[in-house]
Amino acid sequence: MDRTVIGEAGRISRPNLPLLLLKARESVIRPFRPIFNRYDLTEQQWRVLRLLADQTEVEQREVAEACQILGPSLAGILARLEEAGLVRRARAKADQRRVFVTLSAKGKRLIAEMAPLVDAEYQRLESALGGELMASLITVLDRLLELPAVTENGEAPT
Amino acid sequence: MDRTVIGEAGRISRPNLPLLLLKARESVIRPFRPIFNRYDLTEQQWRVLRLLADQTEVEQREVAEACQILGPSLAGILARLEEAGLVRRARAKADQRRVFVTLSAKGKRLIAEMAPLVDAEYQRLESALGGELMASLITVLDRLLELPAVTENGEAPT
DNA sequence: ATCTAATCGATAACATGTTATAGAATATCA
DNA sequence: TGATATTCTATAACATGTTATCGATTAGAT
Repeated sequence: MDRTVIGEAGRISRPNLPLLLLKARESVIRPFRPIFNRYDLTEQQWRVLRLLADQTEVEQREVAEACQILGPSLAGILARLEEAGLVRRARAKADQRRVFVTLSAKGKRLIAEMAPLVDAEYQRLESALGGELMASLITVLDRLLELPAVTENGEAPT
Repeated sequence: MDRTVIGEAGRISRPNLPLLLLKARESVIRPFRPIFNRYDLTEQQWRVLRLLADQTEVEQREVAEACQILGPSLAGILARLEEAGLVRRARAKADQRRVFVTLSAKGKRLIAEMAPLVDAEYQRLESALGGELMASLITVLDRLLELPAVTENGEAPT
């Protein structure tokens, strides 16, 4: 089954799944950006704060995993969030390598203020997509992520 | 219809479409990264080169649009690709604002060398997903991108 | 022809992504 | 126990993402 397709200008254009996913994500996230900007947060900072609002006492590595942010990026993000007084970091007593991250009172207030706006925008997104398309998206993406061949880290160890 | 779900540790976790798309894209692109690294290219640089291989004589703004790269990023990317001798830039005679971007001979050779590896990896991806899931993904993502409410730029003019 | 608005690319400033590496702490095992 | 490997965070170096702004150029309207 050849999915190759002739594009607008007669060029060959194979379906480009990574690019398609990039465009889809950009479309979905775009309307949220003004909200983040209004509160001087980046998209990534919001992702971290939102996680902490739901979980309380998360290890830094869990934050990285859950928010899909690499270690070196997260180090800076948390430093800035702490500098802004929104977050606190503390080394675990049991294992001095690990760091626990917590939302500060100020952070909680900020989340409480922003959450309704973000949730409302999400509602708008859901009604724009319709329940059926939304469900299809989630189902298909979950199926993709469940594939062992896709989940594997890829590079064989030396 | 409430899609709220209780996660592993009993926490509330709404479906987070942007995060889901991010994870999906990361999973899909991960196995390609070693190829890019082997040839000292970034993912974005490859995206640009591949576009130029198919099109010849593309305006810079079209590159930005097609590759989903913002102007300021693209300025640097093209400068580095030109510095590496892979690409050429030339102002359009008719409209001195516009810049045409072209693949150099060296760039064409590089693409010719890399394309088989990248294509093979894409084949592996397709067989890992299976034709059905691949088709569903493309269909659903295309439907998302066709929605006017999602395509609109969002912010109303002042 | 002129004035104004829109377009295109570049730059600045800062945040984040990516890879490699270092440092400290802990786990593993001989 | 002691040597070794592994884990977790931080830093460095560079590329890219994001927003704001500038400069040059062209398009549109008068």
